[in-house]
Amino acid sequence: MGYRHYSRDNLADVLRAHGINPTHQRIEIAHALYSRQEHLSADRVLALVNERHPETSRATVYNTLKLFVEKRLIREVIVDPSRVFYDPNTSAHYHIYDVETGRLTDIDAADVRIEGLPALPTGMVTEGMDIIIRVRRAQDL
Amino acid sequence: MGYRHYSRDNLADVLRAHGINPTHQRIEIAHALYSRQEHLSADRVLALVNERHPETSRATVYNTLKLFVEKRLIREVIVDPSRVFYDPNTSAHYHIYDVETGRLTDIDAADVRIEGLPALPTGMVTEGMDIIIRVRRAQDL
DNA sequence: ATGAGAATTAGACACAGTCCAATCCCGGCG
DNA sequence: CGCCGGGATTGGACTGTGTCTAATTCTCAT
Repeated sequence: MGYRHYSRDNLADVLRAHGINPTHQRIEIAHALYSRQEHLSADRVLALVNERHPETSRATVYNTLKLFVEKRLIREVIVDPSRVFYDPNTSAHYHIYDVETGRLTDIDAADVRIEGLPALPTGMVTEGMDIIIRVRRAQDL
Repeated sequence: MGYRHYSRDNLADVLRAHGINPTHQRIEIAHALYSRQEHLSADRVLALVNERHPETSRATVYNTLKLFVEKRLIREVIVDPSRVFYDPNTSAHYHIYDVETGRLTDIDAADVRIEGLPALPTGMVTEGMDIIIRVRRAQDL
């Protein structure tokens, strides 16, 4: 959390802090997500990681992303039926989704106030809340 | 909107009112969605429609669901990375999603008040807003 | 009846994501 | 220092949703 610059050393510490064994591949995957603060698809992560020397397998990327989500290192963003995005920003926030370009933008949750949500059925707990505002360029019907 | 009971005749009128040519298949698909007021996946719609006599093709089900969404007869609900749900309820509302069972429940939007959302970038218009509350049974874990 | 355009169809295809058995790697221990 | 065991990684086959296409069928106005 306190890191400004995500060197691979720092990232190893971050992984350990989340109870994750920091392997080469995991560090590279974390690096892909944290160094550019973007929303990436699994496919894109795979491509970015493999721009560097070693070939990392698709299975590992998927395994690792799932592990990171489980350990709350990143978040899944489900807005596009064709692929999941992964978001290195784990602080409370929502999203604006451009349905034409596929671009995702963050909305800080601190600014947003929501009232009147019903109580959850008993025995249920909230895992999380997603708000997605779908937008498009005006005027093109 | 004024229909209590969704007979196939009524549905033909509903389709026409939305500028959709009411074919047999389209009426059956509309019936599947409207008769049971549930959130159905395309696959489930296909199965339901084919419980009746004629075999309706997968392509038609997908084409038709897309058409219905375009014509605002139904809504897409994107909560599960593996498949899209279709929702015959087009009035403003949000969703509770049980991540374990996959069950979707409606939240009436009339009761919910949201403040502090940022202005949209200029030239952009809202297509729609989704709110999804992900829940699970307590105490496991 | 007929012909044009719309709707439907089967089946091939695309693609994200999963699964699995074999291999690799690494840290601990003798 | 070398061995061992279990976790991590790998390639490749596989699955399931959804798309595409070319051919056929339907509809309906003339």
